[in-house]
Amino acid sequence: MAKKQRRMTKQKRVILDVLRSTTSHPTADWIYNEAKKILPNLSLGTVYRNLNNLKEEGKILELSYGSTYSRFDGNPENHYHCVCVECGKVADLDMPVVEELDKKAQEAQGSSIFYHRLEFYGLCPHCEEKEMKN
Amino acid sequence: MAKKQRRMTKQKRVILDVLRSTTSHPTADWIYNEAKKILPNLSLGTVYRNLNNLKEEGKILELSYGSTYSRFDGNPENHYHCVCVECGKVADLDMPVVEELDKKAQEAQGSSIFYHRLEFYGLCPHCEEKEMKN
DNA sequence: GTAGTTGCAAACTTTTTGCTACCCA
DNA sequence: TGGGTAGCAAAAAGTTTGCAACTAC
Repeated sequence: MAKKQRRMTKQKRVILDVLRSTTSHPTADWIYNEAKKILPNLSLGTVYRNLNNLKEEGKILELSYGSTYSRFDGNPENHYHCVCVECGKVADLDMPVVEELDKKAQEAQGSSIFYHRLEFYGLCPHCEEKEMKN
Repeated sequence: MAKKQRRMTKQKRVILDVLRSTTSHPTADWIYNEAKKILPNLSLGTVYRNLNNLKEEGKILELSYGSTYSRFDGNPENHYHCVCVECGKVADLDMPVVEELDKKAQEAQGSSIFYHRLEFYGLCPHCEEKEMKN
């Protein structure tokens, strides 16, 4: 499937500029309000559309778990997960929690770190098998 | 502030059982539908309330980024974040991406891992300072 | 007995989408 | 000029909440 063509509009330009001009990891709504100062007619739908485009183009990151709803885990122990980029399935990983990561992060940040959450993205065995056949 | 007292109702019991009987990291809606097979009068609001209770009691995990909305980052390079558990602020961490983690995860899972996302939870310098004074 | 919990429905929040006019390449 | 994009508003999807009846302790 051919990649959809993308245009650089002034809205998109402003949204990207706003996002790059801050280190605060803003929400879509915050970006909307900032960008509106420059383009008063901007609409929120346009912000969302452009954020999605920019994300697909690899120009920005979205910091979310990937879906709009929460998933729950009956195991309250900290453990790692792998999300399949093909089918979206979430699997537990049988691998020990790397405690040293907290220590390293604490040095990097200079204040207390209590724990971390780590998610891997890849293919689940089932989807990998399917890929092999193509 | 005293901890609110919690009761074990049959709804809560069933919700927890359903969640513990699967490894599929279900959504609230899936849990609702499963639990409804046992308690036909169950309502979705009750499921959400109990999931939140169970989470606060530390009996289950919620796999989400912590808020109901997405945050965006103008830096598309993979890098780590620290979320302040006091004020919710998200900061970039100046620490190299640990590539070996992908390798370890790949061994644990037995199929391809492409990348990972790592978030630390702790106190930002500002909130840590405030804590010191108490 | 009483304070926490339920079921129900309405409200809320964030995000997506349908449509027409518009404008970038 | 043609097809992706903007603005607007309505809809969707997930989650929360107010309330009266109920129930666990």
